[in-house]
Amino acid sequence: MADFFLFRGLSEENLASLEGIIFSRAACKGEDIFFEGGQALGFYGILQGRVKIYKTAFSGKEQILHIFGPGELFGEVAVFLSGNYPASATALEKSQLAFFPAEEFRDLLGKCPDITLRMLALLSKRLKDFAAMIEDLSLREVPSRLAAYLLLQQRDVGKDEFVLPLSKVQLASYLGTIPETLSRVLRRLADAEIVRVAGRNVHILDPERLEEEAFMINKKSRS
Amino acid sequence: MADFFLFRGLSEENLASLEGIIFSRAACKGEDIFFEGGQALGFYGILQGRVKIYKTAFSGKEQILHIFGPGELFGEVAVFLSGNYPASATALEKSQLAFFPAEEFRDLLGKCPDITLRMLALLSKRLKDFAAMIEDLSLREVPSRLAAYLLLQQRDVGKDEFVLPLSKVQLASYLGTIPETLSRVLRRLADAEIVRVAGRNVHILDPERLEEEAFMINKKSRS
DNA sequence: CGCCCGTTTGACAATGCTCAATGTTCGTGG
DNA sequence: CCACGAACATTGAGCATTGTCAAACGGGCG
Repeated sequence: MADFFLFRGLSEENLASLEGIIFSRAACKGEDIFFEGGQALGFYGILQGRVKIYKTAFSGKEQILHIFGPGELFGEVAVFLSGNYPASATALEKSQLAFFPAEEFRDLLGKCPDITLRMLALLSKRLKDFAAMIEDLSLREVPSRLAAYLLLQQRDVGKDEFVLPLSKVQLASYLGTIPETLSRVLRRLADAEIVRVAGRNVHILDPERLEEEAFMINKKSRS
Repeated sequence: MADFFLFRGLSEENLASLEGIIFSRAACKGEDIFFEGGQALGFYGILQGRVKIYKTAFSGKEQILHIFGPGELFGEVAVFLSGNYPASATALEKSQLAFFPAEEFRDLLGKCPDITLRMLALLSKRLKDFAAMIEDLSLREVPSRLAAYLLLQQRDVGKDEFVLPLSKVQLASYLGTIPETLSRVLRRLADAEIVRVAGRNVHILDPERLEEEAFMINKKSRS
């Protein structure tokens, strides 16, 4: 089994129980895994590939809530709440998933306090991330969000040069905007020689000024 | 002790342990309970009064994440994550709070699988609520959010006439906008004879059209 | 009575979205 | 291997929504 953090260091016996309840499932690129409102009989873990969790407006506009990769879980909320997924999930790439049936998993929780505690920590982290996202959407503007995103990538990768993990359409949706706006903002940053962009390749030329963009310095901060 | 849902039906012994670890604390109207980033040594329950949980921008603009009342808990996230509050909390009224120290509470969890499960459900519900808030902020406009809010109140109260539980400044902050905009939107709804507003008193005259506003019908839904 | 806070209103500015056109990249099938 | 189409990406013009700033009003509390 893949090394889901949630299950690290589990006893042989419990790992065996776990193995006993999961199903493996493949998903092609673009395949829908579940839809918001759909009945939830369990949650998923990612063995390979990447998955986006998102909400859709009537207009068709999407807001991506999460992008998950190997070793991460999604759809867990439905396990502890009466069974409907609160958002939709679609594979971004050819993926291999593990399905954990809710009922069996809940039984297992009773036997493994360890897992339960880690699940609490996981949900707490998700909450913290969501709170940050709400803050971003409500209190910051698109350039600021983009700058923060780029700085985050820079830190994650540890280099000034990196490849965006998302298409610009998807990135726009993740940042709560649309591709046209993203393109323009990126253009402005490039014209200002703060970053260099070529396709998905990004080179951060001036981290200082990028940070100013991220925190909206030189704007209206009446600190 | 107040009837926190989390602790209903607990054994005598466990309730006693619980009583043993909590501290009571008063807070005046407008008093800050904790700030974002502050060290978190535990979480709170509300015995009396109401509390807002919010994020602040550099500009001073606020986004309210939650409004909590008697019987509700807040700050729990900090218990399962390394100890910093992800948002700030301020009393909206004169309040009476119960403080649960994190460490002692975690110990208690080991002895009460019941509480743990309920905590998982609680965090899951918070996540679902946050996901809905992100959806609102990103995919809907202010009139739509306001309409949805009013319809929610209507349903909660069970009447077409009710009193707003928040000042319009706070309501604006909750809806992710500013008082001026809220005032104008409310004016438009009143002029259209969809609602009648007098101070905090709201009378919903035309629920149908209010629902149209909420779901942006007659707008660009290219279904 | 007067001050302060919450609220409303107006004029304005700007952020970001829509629509439309065009160029580019990439994967697939001939 | 190349050609084609679909999705991705960029750019421009225009505009809708909403935030900013300034002012004025009202009610409640000291």
